[in-house]
Amino acid sequence: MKPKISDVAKVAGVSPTTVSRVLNNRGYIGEKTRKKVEEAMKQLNYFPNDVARSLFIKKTFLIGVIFPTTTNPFYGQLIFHIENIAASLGYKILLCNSQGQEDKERSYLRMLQRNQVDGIIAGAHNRGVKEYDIPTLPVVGVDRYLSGNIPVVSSDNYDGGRQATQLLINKGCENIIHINGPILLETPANLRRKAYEDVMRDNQLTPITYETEGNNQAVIKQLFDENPQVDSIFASDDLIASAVMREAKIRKRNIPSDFKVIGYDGTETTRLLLPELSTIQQPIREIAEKTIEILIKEINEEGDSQMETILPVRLIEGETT
Amino acid sequence: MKPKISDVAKVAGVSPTTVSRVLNNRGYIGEKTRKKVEEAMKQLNYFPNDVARSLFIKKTFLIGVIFPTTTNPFYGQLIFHIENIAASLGYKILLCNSQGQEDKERSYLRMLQRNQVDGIIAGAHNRGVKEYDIPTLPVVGVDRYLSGNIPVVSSDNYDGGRQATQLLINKGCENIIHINGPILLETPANLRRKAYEDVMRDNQLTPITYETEGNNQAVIKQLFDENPQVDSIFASDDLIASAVMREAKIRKRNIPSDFKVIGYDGTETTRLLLPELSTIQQPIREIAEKTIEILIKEINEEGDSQMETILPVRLIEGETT
DNA sequence: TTGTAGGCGTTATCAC
DNA sequence: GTGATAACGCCTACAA
Repeated sequence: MKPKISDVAKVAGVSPTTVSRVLNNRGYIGEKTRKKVEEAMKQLNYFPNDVARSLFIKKTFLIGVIFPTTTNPFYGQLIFHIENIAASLGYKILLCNSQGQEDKERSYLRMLQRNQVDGIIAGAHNRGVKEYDIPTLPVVGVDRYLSGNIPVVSSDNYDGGRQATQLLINKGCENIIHINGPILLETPANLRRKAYEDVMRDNQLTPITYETEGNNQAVIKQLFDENPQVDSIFASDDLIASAVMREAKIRKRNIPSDFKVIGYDGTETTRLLLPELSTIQQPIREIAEKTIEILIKEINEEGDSQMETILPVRLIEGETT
Repeated sequence: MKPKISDVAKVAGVSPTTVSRVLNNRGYIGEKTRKKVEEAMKQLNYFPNDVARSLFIKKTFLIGVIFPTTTNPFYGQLIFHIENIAASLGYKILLCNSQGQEDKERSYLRMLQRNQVDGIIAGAHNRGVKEYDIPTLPVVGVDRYLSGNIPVVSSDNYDGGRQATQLLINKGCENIIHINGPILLETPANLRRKAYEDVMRDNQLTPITYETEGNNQAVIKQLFDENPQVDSIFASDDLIASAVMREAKIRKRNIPSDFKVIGYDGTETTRLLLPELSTIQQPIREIAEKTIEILIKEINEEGDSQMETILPVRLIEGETT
């Protein structure tokens, strides 16, 4: 069986208390005793039991992280940074892939509470999960409004939408169509669309928005069929932009001379696989940093964190505009 | 404060034991009592404390998962499936991004032991981490040999390498170069290279292999400079293949007529962003399933799981060959 | 059918 | 400096 503190104590010829003291560097310990204890620990290959410790100190150093799926490069990269930064601060990540399903999200939420996580970072796409209002548990949202009193961190979606649309207009486009995922009023990402519509109207152009669940090639085909005059597309993420490019090629539209595309996210993976794509790059690392900073402040009850944090985006001009 | 079993008991007017019985559906409980208890739980918004429970039953239903980074689409997708399947079996995932650094991997290993995980799934790229030999802790490796008595799950890397090389030969290529990440003898992925070399020799062709750390455009440039006669490349992953394609375009090599490329992995993301790329697709979902199946067998001490599991790969012919 | 007592491994408190 | 004791929240004998 796994050795426990009392086993170490026995071997070292001291009391459990003393072993605990050595472990946590607390109180006064004689140098010889410390040596003895440390040797006993090594000899038994002792590891402290954090479950027992957590039970006592009522803190787990666990953070629950709920996103749709690590398969998506944006979330994959975001979660990487979250885990990485959390680890450097002594926190560990309990990973939850909600797949955008409300019921899963709810059951993850229960699971996380049962596991006594110190806090939760949530960036799933569901609306209406009221369970986030957990009085005793700090929660921070990423790119998503969860509830009135939960802080949200996001990048500047409005400015991103504005820059993307403006770029296409500057390049002479007039029939710009926006295509995005399901429109959720609760998400700041919806601001991309609002910015697009505002900029279009400001330029006496008619905004047209298509919605697609995930990567729906059919919607894109339909878009082209219904709008033969379309000369450019602002896609709400790079995956959709890629699908648009594919369809454009099928229709023998020459990019960028004849047809332009700009995406959104600018993840590492997209930059590697599709470097020619123009895109609005989100500051993923900074989002992760800020999110954790706020969460840990809440955990430590250093309150007063701002309710909404907006980080700047960056336009990357590739060869598709 | 969070309510505990005794709080529920007080409200329901019963003893803590009875509440525990209702919670776990164990032993005989009167219907009225059960109702009372359930109502008390609802009223107090009670959640069982899994930390305390884990301490008692000596089981956490936690699985530690160590991979280089969720940013990489292959690992992102693999981890998604692992988490997903684990969740359906009542297990939770503690996520660790080792970034291919031995020291991080070692410290994650310590962390996981302290947290009393029931098992570990590891697929990082390090060699020489002897700490995996933990007598009391089940470990399963993915695409990687960890130690003599740790089961490994991987796809058929030899066959994948064979198919890729053979395809290029069938298409008339003669100057095929293989390019991959750092060559680690311990990893089954190295078999891709061996297969490439075997097939080349079987066809009286000279194998040439280049190594690159991550996505090193410089190595690829060098490869082209040193081998102007190269007519095709078998890349050990799709990211590298993409970089090769980029360089080929810069050098005005026409794909596929003048120059061919085949990659490896065939993740969802790659298929979306670079659908034209020919590749060897790994059965990621199946790898996850098999890995968890074996791990849970080990956890339940139903021993006798096979030490090496090899899953079939699938050739996807795109437009780059 | 329900209740009491003890322990899971750790740490804080208070003696010595 | 070091040790005994109680408690964290839960679960399983055993008793009633």
